[in-house]
Amino acid sequence: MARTQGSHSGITGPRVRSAALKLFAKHGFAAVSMRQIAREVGVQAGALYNYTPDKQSLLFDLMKTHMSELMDAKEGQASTGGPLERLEAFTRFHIRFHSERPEEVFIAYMELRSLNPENFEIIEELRRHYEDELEAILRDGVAEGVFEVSDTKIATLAVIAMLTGVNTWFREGGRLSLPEVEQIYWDMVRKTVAA
Amino acid sequence: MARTQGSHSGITGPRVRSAALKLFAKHGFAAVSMRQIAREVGVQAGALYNYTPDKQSLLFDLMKTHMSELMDAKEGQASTGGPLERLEAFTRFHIRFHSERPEEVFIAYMELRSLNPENFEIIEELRRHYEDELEAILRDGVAEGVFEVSDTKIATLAVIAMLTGVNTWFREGGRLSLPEVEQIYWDMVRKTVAA
DNA sequence: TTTTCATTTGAACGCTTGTTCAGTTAACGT
DNA sequence: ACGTTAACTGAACAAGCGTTCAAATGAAAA
Repeated sequence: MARTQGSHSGITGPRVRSAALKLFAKHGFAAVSMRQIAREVGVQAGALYNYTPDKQSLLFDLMKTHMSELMDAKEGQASTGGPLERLEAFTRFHIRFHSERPEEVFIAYMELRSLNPENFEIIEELRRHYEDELEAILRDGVAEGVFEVSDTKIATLAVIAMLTGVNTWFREGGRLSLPEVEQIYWDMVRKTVAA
Repeated sequence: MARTQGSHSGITGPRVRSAALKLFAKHGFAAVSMRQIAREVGVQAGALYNYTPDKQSLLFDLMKTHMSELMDAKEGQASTGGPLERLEAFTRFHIRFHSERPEEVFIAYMELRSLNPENFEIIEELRRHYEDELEAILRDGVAEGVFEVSDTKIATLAVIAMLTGVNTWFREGGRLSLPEVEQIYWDMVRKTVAA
């Protein structure tokens, strides 16, 4: 049997990425074989190579897409107002965006070491840009006297670690709704950097 | 060639665990082969099985030992004073203990999914106990009115995520000394839960 | 010196890995 | 109706996997 109905490249391609996303997130990149991905898609392993040059590119593609979407979404929301308003916007955006993509986030944080050096550098720079946006907010706030942090770089990393930690426990339909979580974390972040 | 000098079981055993620790932390459990570990130790793969029944047990042993040391060290330090003093002690202890064992910590957080279900449950319960200690401090503080957090469970996870994040960037001999880092994070934690 | 035995080797087991590719199929343009 | 070709199969490749075990080794006990 070969192609069974219609043109599949527009269908199989996304399904390959979706299967890889799911399996990488669940078991880890190294623990997932191309044959497992193929089985999930309902295809033979060889067919995957119509959609990716190799396994490494499949991982990199997922991470690159995720980071690009993150940056695009971040730019898409206006950064108006003073440091306090911008920090609140950043906090709520981060929680919302990440909670909508638990698998992508998990992979982006866990599988950095599975990237080859060139790919790692590309992803890492995107992440650095994202962190820089938060640090700029904190620096402005410190300059204006509305924030008080002894080290903006560290405060940036601390806040992001705190926010990203939401993904380790938050589940849609759980005890708390997303708006409630946003509010709780915004309260904590505000106090963390408060003057 | 077989045994080259003296009795080795007391030497090779620790070296096996040490090599596994280093390699699992660097490349991930699934990406490391028993032959790689053996090469690092300077021995043939078969010899590893004098020191571990299988690869899974090697991972579990590392994680179990780490968590046990964490709990022992935690119990070893007195928890006297009010909630504020106890929270400071917890914060400084967490940062210090974890920064001294970057590889163990990395594995304990990244390789949970590589554990089989029974082993996972054991490690997860140890972690829950550790988190419970922090939550008890927060609850006491809230009861006494010295802390103000809307949800102690979430505040617990947020603080631990923030503190554990130190390990992603802290390096001995870097820009900041460990006492400086402790102080900066204690300032932030204190404000996060402040009334 | 001889015996004992903890320790390690080195080969083998069956299985899985990522990747390639000639050959097959079926939808599409003509 | 026919030729083209995108899409896929299925087999093959060399390499590596975790694990087992008879045999070899050499330090320690007798």
